[in-house]
Amino acid sequence: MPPLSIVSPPHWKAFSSRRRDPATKREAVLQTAAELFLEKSYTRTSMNDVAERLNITKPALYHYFQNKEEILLECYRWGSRLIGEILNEISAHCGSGLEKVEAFIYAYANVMTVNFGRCVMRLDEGDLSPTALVEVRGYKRKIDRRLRAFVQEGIADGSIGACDPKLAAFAIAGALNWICIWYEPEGPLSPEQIAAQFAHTLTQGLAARHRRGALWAGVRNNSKPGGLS
Amino acid sequence: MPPLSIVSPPHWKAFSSRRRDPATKREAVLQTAAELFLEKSYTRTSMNDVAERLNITKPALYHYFQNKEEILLECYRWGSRLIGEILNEISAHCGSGLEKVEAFIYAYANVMTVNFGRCVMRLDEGDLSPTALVEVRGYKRKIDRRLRAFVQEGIADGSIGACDPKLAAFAIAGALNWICIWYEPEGPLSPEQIAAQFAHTLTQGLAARHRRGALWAGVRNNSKPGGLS
DNA sequence: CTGATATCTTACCCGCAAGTAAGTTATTCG
DNA sequence: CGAATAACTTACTTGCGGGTAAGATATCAG
Repeated sequence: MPPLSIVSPPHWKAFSSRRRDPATKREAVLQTAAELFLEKSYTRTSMNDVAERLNITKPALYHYFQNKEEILLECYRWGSRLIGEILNEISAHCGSGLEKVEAFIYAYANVMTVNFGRCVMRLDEGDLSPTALVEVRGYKRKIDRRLRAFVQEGIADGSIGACDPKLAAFAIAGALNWICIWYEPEGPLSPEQIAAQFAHTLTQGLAARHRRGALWAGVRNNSKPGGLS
Repeated sequence: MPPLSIVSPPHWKAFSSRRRDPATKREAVLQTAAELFLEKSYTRTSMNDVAERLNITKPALYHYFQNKEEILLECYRWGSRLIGEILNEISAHCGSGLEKVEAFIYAYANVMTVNFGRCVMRLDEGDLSPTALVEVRGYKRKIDRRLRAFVQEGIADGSIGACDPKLAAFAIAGALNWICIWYEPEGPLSPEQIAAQFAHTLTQGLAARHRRGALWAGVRNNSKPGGLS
């Protein structure tokens, strides 16, 4: 069940009538704002820009949000919730640490191609006020910690080779977060393609697997690569 | 021989005398600007901020640069040159495709911890004028293409497993570029630590592996971490 | 139908930062 | 030394964008 908003009608229609429906209008503002923030960045997006795309005037926006930053913060919250849900599902349904990491890569790569997901990692933290920054940093740290925990789990159960979990998590997160920089919805690469190869490359590495006999075979672990793809 | 600027005296001393020395003064401006751009972002850095840190006044800056954007563009140029040199060395001195990729990861991770290197990937392209954007995009595309060529080379010579070189390059570049987001010069992780594990994780993958022959035994020795830090 | 209220607009204020004009001070070279 | 000019400052203009005041208009409950 995808959240309703993703299937919802074009947001600018929300303001075609003056009917009293604050909830959907507020969300319409949020959606258009997120779009613009991703197109032009938060700073270069003026409140006028947002209003214009919704066919209303700037002051009208202040009926739904106290100020510009509240819109930004709400984008972060929405996106963080998305990512959090992904992590929950994986924690519940997956097996070995490596499988969890792989499932995470796959799911996360997909979120990075969706509005609010992209916001979390693409928008500039520096635009936040100190208190809001603390909140957002909290969300991000939580995500990082949970990913890191998957890696540690994998090291413990033998599915992942010895390494510094912190750095491993950074490498994975980096490759994934960068998606939201270069990804274009109309481009040649589908989210699924990206997700699939990333899941494979990051877990298995670039190096060709050689048919050479395994010195340590059976000694150390018996994990099966290729849990999902 | 590392570039002089990196070892040069604190840039604010350049303006302590009014002696006529445009070259070093111009570079001092560039260095401080780069620092500030990385600390606060380009947009949030005012010309006054730059001037203040150099103990001069804003209009003085306009003796060395036509406008704010020219400073930004120069940062991009400087950083791109650094990265280009790395790529040249690797092209010249390394063996298999995989070795080149690994050497690249190692060297590039180091550049991402250095002022001008960070600028190239951390600063926001959106702050550039259309013509400048074209130029910078050119630099970036060139870097991407050369990395991609290494990967293709590796696939051809059998050192890298079958995959889409474009996506592989994106994954590597993402992990590396993200460094300049989270890296803190005073933090617990040294550039070398980061570089070393990234080179290993990205080429060999996370998954625990049965030990093979010494494919990568000598690689770290002939990649050259010198000349950067 | 009618007042009460939510919704939205027009017109404005204010502060900030890029950039400039014009004058002042130091350096350098003949 | 003493012009010529580079280097720098003070004081200003300009435009833009966030936010608000106050009024106009539509919606809804009774």
